[in-house]
Parts: sequence; C-alpha cells; structure tokens
Amino acid sequence: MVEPPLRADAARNRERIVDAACDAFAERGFDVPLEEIAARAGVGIATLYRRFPTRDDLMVAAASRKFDQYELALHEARQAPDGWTGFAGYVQEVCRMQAADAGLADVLTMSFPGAREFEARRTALYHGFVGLVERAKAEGSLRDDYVPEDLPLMLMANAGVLRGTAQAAPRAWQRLVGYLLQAFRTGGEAEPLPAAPTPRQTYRAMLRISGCQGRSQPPQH
Amino acid sequence: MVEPPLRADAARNRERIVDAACDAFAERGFDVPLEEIAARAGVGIATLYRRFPTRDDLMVAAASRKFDQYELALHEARQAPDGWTGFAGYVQEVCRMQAADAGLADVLTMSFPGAREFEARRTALYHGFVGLVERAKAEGSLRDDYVPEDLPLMLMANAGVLRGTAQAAPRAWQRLVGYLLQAFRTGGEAEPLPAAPTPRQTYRAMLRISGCQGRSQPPQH
DNA sequence: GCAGGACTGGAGGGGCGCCTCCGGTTAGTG
DNA sequence: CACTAACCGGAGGCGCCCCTCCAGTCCTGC
Repeated sequence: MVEPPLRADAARNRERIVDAACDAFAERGFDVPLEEIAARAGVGIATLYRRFPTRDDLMVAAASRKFDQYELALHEARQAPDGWTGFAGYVQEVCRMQAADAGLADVLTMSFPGAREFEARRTALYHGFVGLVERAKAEGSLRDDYVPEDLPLMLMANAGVLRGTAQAAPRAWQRLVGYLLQAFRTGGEAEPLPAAPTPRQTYRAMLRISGCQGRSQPPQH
Repeated sequence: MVEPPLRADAARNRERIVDAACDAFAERGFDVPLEEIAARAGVGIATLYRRFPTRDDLMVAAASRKFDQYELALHEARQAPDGWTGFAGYVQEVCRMQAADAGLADVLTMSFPGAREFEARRTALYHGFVGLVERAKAEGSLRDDYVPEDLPLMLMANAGVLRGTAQAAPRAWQRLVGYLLQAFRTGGEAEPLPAAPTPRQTYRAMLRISGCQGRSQPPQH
C-alpha cells in the first residue's frame, strides 16, 4: 500500500506539474485541457498521466495547496472582536478568493470521497465555519434560521455571477455578497452596497455569455 | 433581403426542429449537441444547418417561443395590488421559470445583436421591469439603491445554484431567492425562508459537481 | 403528369481533448 | 564505469462534436 519513493527527477517533475495545474486551474477553471498543464510544466502528457491517472487526482493535489489560505481566513475570523465581524469577514474572504481563482474555489463545494487527507481538511474547515455561525447566532447578529449549508449555496451563486461577469464586470460579485450578508443579518438597517455594474457592463456581460464565436455571417456566396 | 417563402415540407421540418430545440434546451441546457436536436426532430443534421446556420440562430428561434411566458408574468406583476407584490412576484416567477427550463432562462441574460425582433422583445421586458422597480421604490418597499441591473445579477446567481443543485436539491434556489428578496426590501423584518437543503442533499450536490465520472481505478494490471 | 428547382440526409473531413503504447533516455547503485 | 530499473515524451487511436458536400428525392406550378 505504501508508495515507493520517487526518483529525484520524477519528484521534481511532479512538483512542476502541480505548480502548473495550480496556475492553469486558477486562470481558466477546472476544465483546462490536461495537455495544456503538461505543456506549462514542460513535461510530456504521458508523464502527467502516470503521476495523476485521474483528473480528480490532479485537482486534489492542486487544491490542497490552497487550503492554507482558507485555514488562515478561518483563523483570522475566529479572532474577530465580535461574532458578526468574524462571520461576515470569513464569508467575504472566501468569496473574494473564489473571485480571484477561477477554478479552485469550487473546491469547497466539491467532494472527493477517495482523498482522505483532503476530505479531512475540508471537514475541519466546515466545523470551523459552524463555530463562526454559532458565535454570531449567540450574540444575536445572525438570523436563527441560517444554516451552515447556506455557505455552499452562496458559493454556487457566487460562481454563477463570476462565470457571467468575470470579464465585463469583475466586481459584480461584491454586490451579490453585500445583498446576501444584509439578508443574513438580523434587524439590519439597509447598509450601503458595493457599486452595481453599470448598464454598459451588464450589456457586455450578456454579450460574453452568448456563443458569439463570430462566424455568424450568412453564406454570402 | 426578403426571404422567399419556404416550401410546405421545409416549413414543417423547420417547425419540428424548433420544437425539438425547445425541448432539448429545456432539458439539457444550451450545449446539447445539434445532432441530438436533429435526431429528436426526425431530420438530418444538414437540414438543421441549412435552416439555422448558426447555433445562435437556433437559440433565438427556440427562445422566442418562451417570451410569451415572460410577458405574461410581467403583465400579471403590473396588476398586483401593490408595488412590492408585483416586484417580488415577478422576480420569483422569472427565477422559477429559470429553474424549470435548464437552458432557456439564460436567454434573459444574453444578447444577440443580430436578432432584431428578439432584442426588441427583450428590451420591452426590461423596460417593463424598470416600471415595476419604480413603482415599488415609490411606495417605499424597495430599497433606493436597487438598480434594474440587479436582476441579471440575480439570474446569474440563480443559474449557479441551479447548476450545482439541480439533481440533488432541486428547491435550493428558492432559498437563495428568499434571502435576496429580503435584502431588496426596505426595513424588512426577517421573514420565514424556504427550507434549506439538508446536509445530505448538500453533500450529494457536492459529489455531483465533481468530475466523478467513475473510472478512477488504478490500472490494476 | 411532368419538368426542374427546392429540399433532404448521410457520409465524411476536421478539430479537439482523452488516454495508452512503446522505443529511447537517465538516475543511481555496486 | 556499467548496468538496470525507473522514467520520459511523442505518436497515434478513440470518441465527440462541428460543419459541408453532393447525389438522390419530392414538392409545386404549369
């Protein structure tokens, strides 16, 4: 069951593949061609497959690198002066990371039953978040019917906004998060919101989503 | 510039293609293979391409069929007893339609600069919505800093939730909409929310998103 | 009922990404 | 230094979907 140690050059290549995967996933999401990752790593496609037989394996390896960030955010949220600051700060930070990293953010809303250590860290993060929720509820600033499952819900919503607006209105997600935090808070006065996307930005975003791969000319024979 | 009328059989086939496209888009989203649409319509792939040279052309034709529903929803919202009911009812209805129709809902967040009549109807819907917004703001129930562009934002967020939960927690979107409406309303007390997805549902949704196309066995030679 | 033009569908070339096979290369030990 | 096991990478088969070409079919107007 225990893997024999890799030869030095193989280990080096493995590292380079994971590095390349991190970059590629962050820039272009999880559906980049594996060939591109291999090319970025300066490695043959076969080498990539030998080391990571499944796309999931590679995703797990790449994602693990980012857990540090999430754990740091959780740690900071725990030390916030009050429950709401901690809860809201964590939620915002997670969404910000999601916006900054096209693919890897989905990691929190994914499950890889095969990856033990990965799942353990994800579960720990989840428990930590439950703690934030309870603290905020106890001080009365977070509505009672909030449930921790609302975080994945929010991440999925955020992902949808990011998919649609990443190019044209890269700050639109902040407004969504602003609205949602407002809804999560009890007895909230209307607080100022992040700026809305302009009509122009919205229009451009709508163009982007559509196919619009050009080539719509009639055959003009 | 004016198209000659189609031959009777050609017109019939055209109808069947649009019917099939409506069904296919609704069931599986906009990225169904065109070959499948042709097969559903009982028609050769070439026939489909002759009638709709571009995927966008077909999408426009299929989407136009659904405008009636949107226009009906707008009409009803206008006759609501008060501004908030009209605004919230319309928003909910649009999101409900989005949930019921995997692909076509994106239509409202897309733009097809080439399709005149299509764009005109979409624009009319937009203006109608602006009317709902103004009425609700005037009566003081909708926050002042709400902008009409928040509707596409919401639709994108809803699309993200639907993508993630369609199989495992088909009602999750209602909770998102509930939260957002709460945030849109001024001075809102916390109203009861649609049920949250259960942890079990959330877990299943997370599994679904991941690749998980099986086949992760090591080569076991 | 008979041209002839409009229409049809399947075959097939092309691109892209997935994944594997295999001949050549290299690290690392004795 | 020499040898062997581990490692490498490109070539290429496969499946999927896109889109086009063309020989045959079927309306429709006369």
